[in-house]
Amino acid sequence: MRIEVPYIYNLEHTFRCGQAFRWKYEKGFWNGITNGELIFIREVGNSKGISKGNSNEKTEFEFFTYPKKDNLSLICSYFRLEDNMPLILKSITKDKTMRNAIEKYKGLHLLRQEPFESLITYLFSAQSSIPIISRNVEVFSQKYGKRIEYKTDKKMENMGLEKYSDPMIRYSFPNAEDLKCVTENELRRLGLGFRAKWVKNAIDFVNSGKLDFEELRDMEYGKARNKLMEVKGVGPKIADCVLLFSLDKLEAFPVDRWIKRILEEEYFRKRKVTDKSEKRLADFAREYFGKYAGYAQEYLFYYRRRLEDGKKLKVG
DNA sequence: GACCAGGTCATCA
DNA sequence: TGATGACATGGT
Repeated sequence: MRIEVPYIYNLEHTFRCGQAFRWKYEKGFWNGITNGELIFIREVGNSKGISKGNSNEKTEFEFFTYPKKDNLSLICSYFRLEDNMPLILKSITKDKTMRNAIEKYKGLHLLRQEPFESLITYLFSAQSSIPIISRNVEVFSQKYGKRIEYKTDKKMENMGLEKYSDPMIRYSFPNAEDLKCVTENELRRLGLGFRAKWVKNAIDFVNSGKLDFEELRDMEYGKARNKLMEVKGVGPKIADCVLLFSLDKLEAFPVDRWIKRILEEEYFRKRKVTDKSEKRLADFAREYFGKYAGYAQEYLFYYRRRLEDGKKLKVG
């Protein structure tokens, strides 16, 4: 099935920028799982799945969902196709740094992920690294999630997806109910380290009904943030990630070590600001970038990370 | 083998 | 309130 959006939407930047950890590019399509559905998607006219300069200010997607066919409402929701990107980008472009980041990674878009998955995934992220987080999320899903097996059918072949020699097997991210019997030691054995107790605690918190994500979605940002921070292991940064990536709080501005770095380099070096605490930085950013600060955060994060990758390549 | 990684918590001034 | 070290593990 096809759908068109009236602006540039770049899947590579969107999946690689660090907000989601489980998308893979294989045989002509990106594939990933959300809400128990396997999604295959690509930009029409971009069969290599990598970004390219595109002067055309619109994007056409071709997608396929399984087991439910042509699940358009899932696609619209997960990919946040209701976001008014021209307006959002205009509103966060306050300076040269943002302009550069947007110019370079145009098409980077926020996703609407599942809240429970975001909560657990970002607990994994504490003092870890993106490759290890990705690995942890995949291993965790394989152990506790539902197996989804997909064999290429005629329709997919007609769409240009190469035939998979074996059925493709992926695993959904487990829900809290699936995890109610998991022990802390079991989680430690997956390599989660000191995060195991937090994850176990978060699972119990959700299962006990103390944390209702749909209530959080309807709450005002600050209240929802405080509520999330009642979970042990969830501090300001992880709370902001969950709010931004899964609960529609686009003003959330997670401050991690990379964001701290770029804010100090580009926004605070020339200004006489002595208080550079994470709280001060987040408060500044929400006020400065406004109600779509979260979009600014993701562009800045990706921009700064890629800058570092570039440095490493030069040195090596 | 030291150092670092999408942080958070407990402790102490 | 604000600074400091501990927390596990894996990659470079």
